[in-house]
Amino acid sequence: MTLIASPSQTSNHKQEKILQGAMQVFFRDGYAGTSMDRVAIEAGVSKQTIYSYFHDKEGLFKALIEQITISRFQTLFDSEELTGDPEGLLRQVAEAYLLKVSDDHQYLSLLRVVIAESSRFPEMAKLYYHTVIQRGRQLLGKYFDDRPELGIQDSEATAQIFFGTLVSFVVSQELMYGKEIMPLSSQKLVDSLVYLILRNKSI
Amino acid sequence: MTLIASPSQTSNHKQEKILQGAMQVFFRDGYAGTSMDRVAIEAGVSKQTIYSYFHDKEGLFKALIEQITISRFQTLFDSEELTGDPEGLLRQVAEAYLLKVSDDHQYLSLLRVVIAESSRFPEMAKLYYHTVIQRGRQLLGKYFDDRPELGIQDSEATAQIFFGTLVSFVVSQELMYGKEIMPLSSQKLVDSLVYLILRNKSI
DNA sequence: GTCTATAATCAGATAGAC
DNA sequence: GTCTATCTGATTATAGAC
Repeated sequence: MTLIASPSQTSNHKQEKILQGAMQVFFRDGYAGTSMDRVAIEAGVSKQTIYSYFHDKEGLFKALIEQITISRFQTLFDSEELTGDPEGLLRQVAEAYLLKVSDDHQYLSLLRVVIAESSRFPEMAKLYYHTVIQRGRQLLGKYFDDRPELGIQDSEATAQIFFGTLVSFVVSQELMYGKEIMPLSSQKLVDSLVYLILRNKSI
Repeated sequence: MTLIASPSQTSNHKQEKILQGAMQVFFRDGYAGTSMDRVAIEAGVSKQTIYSYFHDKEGLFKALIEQITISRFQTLFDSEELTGDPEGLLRQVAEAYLLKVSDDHQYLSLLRVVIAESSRFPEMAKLYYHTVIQRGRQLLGKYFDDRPELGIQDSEATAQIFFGTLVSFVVSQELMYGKEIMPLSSQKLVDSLVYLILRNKSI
């Protein structure tokens, strides 16, 4: 039932304009707060054109979120396996995530909207969970499994702690304005996180 | 400008009915998805009565979120100081949080709505951050500071990791239906979390 | 104070011209 | 295919009766 926008096929110009405009409005105003009139204006097309490409508001929203979730994250973790020395790898992943994400309004908005609409659109939250959270956790878990010398008690749980720490930090600092109230150094967070996970071996 | 509902004063019956009804609807449908008609029906009063107590929809919403945030969390951490042996304390806090919260629809909805509306209502997100996140972190940070023998590198960062792990676990398992897709044992999470933080000393 | 009834506006979705 | 114009119902907020 989800009108997914023909993944990596002939890219329709009008359809892309619509999705681009829809993203602006949905990410700013949320699902219920978005009017199709505004999407039409933002996309630079008429409202009827939107309805000819997407069945209704729900269809447009689902197609948008699906497309962004999949296109942004399927390649992020997919085929590549994590390699390298533990300290360097964990630092690099954590720092790259925090650096990229803190100024990435699209990522932050997607995360906010998926959580916001998780009750009305459960499939959307499940897709995000499957595509992003579960995949990241499994990948890092596998890395831990391959290195028993690290003394990791439970690889999946530890991977969940690792990514959960990063995501919750971004949510509290960026989405909830902790940065303005009482900034917490992301460098200190990464230091402590890597320290906790690796202090058996590398320190 | 926030119409806070007279904290611990003469409790107005109609006002409480309105807030109770408003909570049902706002927590289910979000801010924009909520109609004042539905609030009136759910609260069992007329719409005009709502407008006589609260200036408008925004005022009602802000008053509601403020009241719940403050009344639920001000005493949770406030005066009491954390005490006891490290392993027992960390286990107890983590298990109590996960056990209580996983079935606590009011808590889950508040968290979801505060994140969802963080852009439209920044003051609300800041209040939540200040009242819940920052306070919890400081309290646990102080506990760590008082026990240098634990070998904690950075007490505040480690406290952030501790609570961030718990909150992100609940968000991913409950709000994003990870529980249905691939459940992750909360016991294993707590074991690994406590193990990571304390393996210098207690193991 | 509280209700019923209503005003004014805006929403999602469609019809029909070109 | 795409646009303009429009229909129908819902929404916020208010007026006025009791």
